[in-house]
Amino acid sequence: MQISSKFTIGVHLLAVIDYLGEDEKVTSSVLAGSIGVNPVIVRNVMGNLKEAGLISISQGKSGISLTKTPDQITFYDVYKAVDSVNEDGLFHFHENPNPECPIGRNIHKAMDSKLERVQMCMEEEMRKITLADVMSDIQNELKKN
Amino acid sequence: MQISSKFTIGVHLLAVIDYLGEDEKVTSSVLAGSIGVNPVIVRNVMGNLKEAGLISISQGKSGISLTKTPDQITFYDVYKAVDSVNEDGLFHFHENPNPECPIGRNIHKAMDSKLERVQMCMEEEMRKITLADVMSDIQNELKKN
DNA sequence: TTCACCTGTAACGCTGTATATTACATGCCG
DNA sequence: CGGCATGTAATATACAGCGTTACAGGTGAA
Repeated sequence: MQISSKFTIGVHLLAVIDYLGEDEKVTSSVLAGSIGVNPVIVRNVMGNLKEAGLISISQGKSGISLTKTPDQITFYDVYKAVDSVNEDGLFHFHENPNPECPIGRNIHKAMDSKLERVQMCMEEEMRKITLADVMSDIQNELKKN
Repeated sequence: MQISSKFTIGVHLLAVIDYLGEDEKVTSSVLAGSIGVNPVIVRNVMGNLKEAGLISISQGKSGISLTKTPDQITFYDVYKAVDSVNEDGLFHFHENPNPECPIGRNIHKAMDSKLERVQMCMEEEMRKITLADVMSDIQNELKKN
């Protein structure tokens, strides 16, 4: 099991916009070229990010731009925007525990809050990481060469 | 995206063993009956848990039993035993970022450690939850009725 | 020792999801 | 108004999850 690459595509996309958003016109084709996926995939992710209010899309000279500063955009924002996890939660519960068994009747109730806790812990950590952190690491790498 | 139900099946399975392991002979069919899945699925998960040293399997009167006390078995143990996540990590990274783009060339390096941190945070939380916690919640529910 | 039963595992099918791709309608900007 | 970019539907492919059947192998009990 893995979280869909739409998430990392989303972050990559935002990073490119931040990097050359002011200088060059950014389009789905440009982004697709940097990310290495089909432009349609990019347009879908773009749509998700627009809905979430992270970017604004115009067809004019400005192209696509961020609506917030990089330090205001967290991994969690992107993760939620692209629907990384099912609304049923991170964990897929087996669906037919036997109600006639004392365990089967109660296992769901006994585990649900615990699984939720695990998921929330993950999501909290994602709230702490921003696009600015990523940009800063990239800039450091670029300086090296 | 969701973590395979093998995980919750594994926990359910351990709970049943703990609950009636001493009184009744526990077999894959009995477990499958309580969990509500095919016995072959149960035998596969049983195999994973045996490899991980969480249960011992005998075909005699004793059937299947825990090798540790419930408070020594954590969600993380089960999660690892059933291979809940890919060895490549929780997040699926897009595989062909363009090396000729400054962002594409460095995005992987810039994100990897951050994604790892998120995954570790989740796993740490799972280490804190034990089978004993689940059993205790189930016992409380049973007392209510 | 034998036999019944259980585990271990391979093989196959079905379904759902992720990603790629083509195609085209729509809409905005110059 | 015309060109280009976005939005979106339809389809194809690959793969993972889960179910199911079948059977080989082993262990324990009589």
